[in-house]
Amino acid sequence: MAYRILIVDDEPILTELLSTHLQDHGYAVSVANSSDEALAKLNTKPNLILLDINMPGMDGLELCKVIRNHIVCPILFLTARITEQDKVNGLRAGGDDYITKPFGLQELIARIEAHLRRDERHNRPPEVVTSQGLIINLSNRKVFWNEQELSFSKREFDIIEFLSSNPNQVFDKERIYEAVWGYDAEGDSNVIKEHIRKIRAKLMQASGSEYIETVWGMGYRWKK
Amino acid sequence: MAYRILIVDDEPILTELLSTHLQDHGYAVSVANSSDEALAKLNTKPNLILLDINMPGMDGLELCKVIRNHIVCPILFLTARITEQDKVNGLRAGGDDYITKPFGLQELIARIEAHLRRDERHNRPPEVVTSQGLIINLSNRKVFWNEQELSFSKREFDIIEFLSSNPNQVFDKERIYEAVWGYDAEGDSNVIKEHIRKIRAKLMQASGSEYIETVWGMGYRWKK
DNA sequence: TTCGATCTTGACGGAATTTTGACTTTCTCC
DNA sequence: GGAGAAAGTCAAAATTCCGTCAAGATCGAA
Repeated sequence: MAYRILIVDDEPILTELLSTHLQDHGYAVSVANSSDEALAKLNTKPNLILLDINMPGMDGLELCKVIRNHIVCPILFLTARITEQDKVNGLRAGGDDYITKPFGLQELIARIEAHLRRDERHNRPPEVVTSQGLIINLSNRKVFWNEQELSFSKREFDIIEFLSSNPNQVFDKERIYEAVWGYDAEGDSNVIKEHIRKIRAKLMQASGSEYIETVWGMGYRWKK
Repeated sequence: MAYRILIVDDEPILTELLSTHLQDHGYAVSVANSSDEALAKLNTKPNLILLDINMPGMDGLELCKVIRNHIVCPILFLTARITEQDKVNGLRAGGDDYITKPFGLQELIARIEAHLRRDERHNRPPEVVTSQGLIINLSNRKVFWNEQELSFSKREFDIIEFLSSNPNQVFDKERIYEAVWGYDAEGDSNVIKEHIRKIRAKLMQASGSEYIETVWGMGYRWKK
């Protein structure tokens, strides 16, 4: 499943550029052009946040402290400032790294990857999801119904992973698309319908029960 | 077997001195006079790294972060800087200790020994991996199927070592490339396919069974 | 330097997966 | 009950990924 990155910067040109570039590298990107917007988008549960320090209203440092109260993930500051004092302030506020503008996109990707990996090591998400006799092992990507192993393709498993890790929550197709593919669906999102169908068929065949529920007009929900 | 220590410093006089001194104390020493050289020498799997912070190009802190993505071993910074901020940076980069220049050679040896001891206790990797009749000896890099010794090239063994040390986990080609070659693959990572093919052929010929499983779209997994 | 082994590259075919588009069914709201 | 939107189904096309081979590059020992 693609990592989700939240970009917070009041400079639309920059966010647009970054967004495109990160998407090209397979990340799912959300953009917030203000602190308020950023807070609103925290519910997308980003795996990493890129945060501009200089913003009108609540600035990046302030925002960083607030974010730290809500979720745990690496926060990288984007900044033109480079003084020692700024770094200290940033670290105090709870930031994990500094990237000074202008920066190379290569470097940015490298840092992001390093942090995501480190985060992965320290902050391991639950490895196994169980659900009425079904065992979904996220680390080796295997699914069992009792003794029997069920086989899913990459996309199928990605969808299962996403939904089953957030049980009882409804996600619309766009959100699923974003989480699994790493970017927004363009036109018709029939793809998801099709994958859901395959998943359901396999699960039904093995277990005889429905795990994915359709919430009409809203999306899908993993029943637990 | 002697402990291997990697010294990274752009000051030849210093590295020469240290090298001699450490060798006198029974250590196997490699020297790198630049960050690039250091990365190249990671495959010697040092048991401990002495790292200068001030270097041209990628500095010690940066290098430390990179190293941390590849191997686990104590990293001691050699530095003239002593500010609090530097310590924070160093520790955050993944360093284990600081030694400020100028330092006494006695003190250096003492610290090295302390860290090696600690490392030994906590973090001793298994020397031998066994897997359905197959014996993989990581310390002398030999592989046996029952009585018969199988021969693998360096790259081949490196891949076997990495995968078999993390059984049942799926690694994509990039991750394998990074673990074995020590840096990112640039373009096509066909190399891995080819090596995997060779490995499989040898293992299959000797044992008649598959050890490396392909997870379509995801990578490879060592079956255990 | 030469030779052999190892490592790397590029191309290709086939297999598995993913996506598409047309169509049917189901649901909601009037 | 009917229109329209949303979801489900199916088969076929498009794409991606893997395994394989052959040949060129590189490395290391003699």
